[in-house]
Amino acid sequence: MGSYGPYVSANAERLRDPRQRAERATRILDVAADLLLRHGYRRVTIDDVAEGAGIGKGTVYLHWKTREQLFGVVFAREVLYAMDELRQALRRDLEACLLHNFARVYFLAITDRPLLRGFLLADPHLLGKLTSSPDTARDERHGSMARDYLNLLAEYGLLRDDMRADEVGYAYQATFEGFLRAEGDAPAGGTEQWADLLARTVRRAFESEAAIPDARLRDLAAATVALLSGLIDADRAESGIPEG
Amino acid sequence: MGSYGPYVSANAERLRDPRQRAERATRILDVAADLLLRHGYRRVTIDDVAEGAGIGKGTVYLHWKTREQLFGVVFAREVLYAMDELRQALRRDLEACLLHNFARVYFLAITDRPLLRGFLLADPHLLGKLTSSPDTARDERHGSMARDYLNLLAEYGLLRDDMRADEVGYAYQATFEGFLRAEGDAPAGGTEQWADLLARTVRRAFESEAAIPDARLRDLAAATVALLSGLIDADRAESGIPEG
DNA sequence: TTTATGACGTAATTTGAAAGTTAGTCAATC
DNA sequence: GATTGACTAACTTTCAAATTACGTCATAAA
Repeated sequence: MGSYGPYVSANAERLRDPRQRAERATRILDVAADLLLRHGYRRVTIDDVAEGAGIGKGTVYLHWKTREQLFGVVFAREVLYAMDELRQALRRDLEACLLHNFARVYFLAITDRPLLRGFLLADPHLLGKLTSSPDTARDERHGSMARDYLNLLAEYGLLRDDMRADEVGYAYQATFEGFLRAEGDAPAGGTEQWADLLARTVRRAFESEAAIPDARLRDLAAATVALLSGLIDADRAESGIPEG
Repeated sequence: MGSYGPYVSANAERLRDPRQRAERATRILDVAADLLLRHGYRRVTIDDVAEGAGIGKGTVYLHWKTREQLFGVVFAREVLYAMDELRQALRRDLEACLLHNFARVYFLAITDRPLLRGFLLADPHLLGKLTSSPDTARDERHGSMARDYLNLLAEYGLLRDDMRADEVGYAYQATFEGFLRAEGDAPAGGTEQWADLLARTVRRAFESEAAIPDARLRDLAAATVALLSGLIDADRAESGIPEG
């Protein structure tokens, strides 16, 4: 079924202190992420995670139904971190909502996170079976958000007008993933420069040259943040992750 | 060591009819390609290939030193086919030497060849260990040809002037491979349309809007064909493949 | 009474040895 | 001189025993 919902037992519902519970969940996820990164999907056992978190194994199962779901949430949280970073950038700098800046920031947010990079590049060492069990509901949401965002850009006249918004979407994604894959064995010059090259490519390939007035930009940035926040909240709710 | 040179035994040198020899090599490669496509790298044995070609197993080893080299040449030949198709297009249509048309034609030449697609996407089912044993000499040649071609485009004023030629090269390659990867689970509409989207993306992202006079275009096309022919000949020589 | 645990049953994985294949060779054949 | 296929060593597959790890749940702790 592919949904990484939090396992809330009949008992857990009546937990006295939800805050402690959330803290423990976070600790478990932290340990799992660390072990996952250091040893890879196959070599990390639930016993390892429990020991690392200083709790009994049964306690882990009070939070998630299966090992796979636990690890699924680890990755879901990485995605949330990246999206949160993106949102912060959008709040800091209005121009971050322009597609090429969006691409640059998101690209760096991903490459800065080894687990996430492995996840998106479908590294079987880090991913295990998660590769083959995508979360359809989440994918749907993310696709929908991407469409909404691009339509927004189109409405603001910021996309080239000889390509439909959905075409830009597909082409943008292919380009983005191409750069992501190439980053590993990239040319000299750091990731920063590679992200910059991506940004310049995206700008020329998909954006119009129209200038946008400050007021409109502010509206657009706000709308983009709203869109992103909706997605973040939905993902958080689905995976039961409390904090960023 | 990664060079798929033809194995020419002391005996083979003195073969009476080199033409028959070449024909047999081609037949072996044809059979190998067919089996490779139908059964995958792991399931194809040299005995299968020999039987399919109607010869003894030892005869296969008169042509190539190892199984891996034989299969390496199968893929090398696929690349040659694609490059030859590209060259034909360049001869047919002068404008094919513009980067975006170049991309479109080459893209389709690749996606039309399942073995080649599998090769470039590093499909382990079709590739086996070949994935990890790249032919350094050939890679070098291809990289060099790519640089030469882009420098040529730059000299003719056909590349955007706010990106260095080598940057265009890296970005172009990342984009191209991104589209190639995405083609598998692409949106509705055939491969043709996907190639067209790639072409439009490449055009906007990397090309200048300068028009080029017919005479100059002819020169450029000729130079491009020359470049490509040099590469084709070098590859042919290295892998000992006789015909297209 | 609610929460946490780790021993336990079962299912999956690993191991290792034996059986089966196959790559590459070369003495025999054409 | 050119070709072959029986041959050997190396690799792969098989299969059962041994080990490991998941997920449960009776029990302990709070």
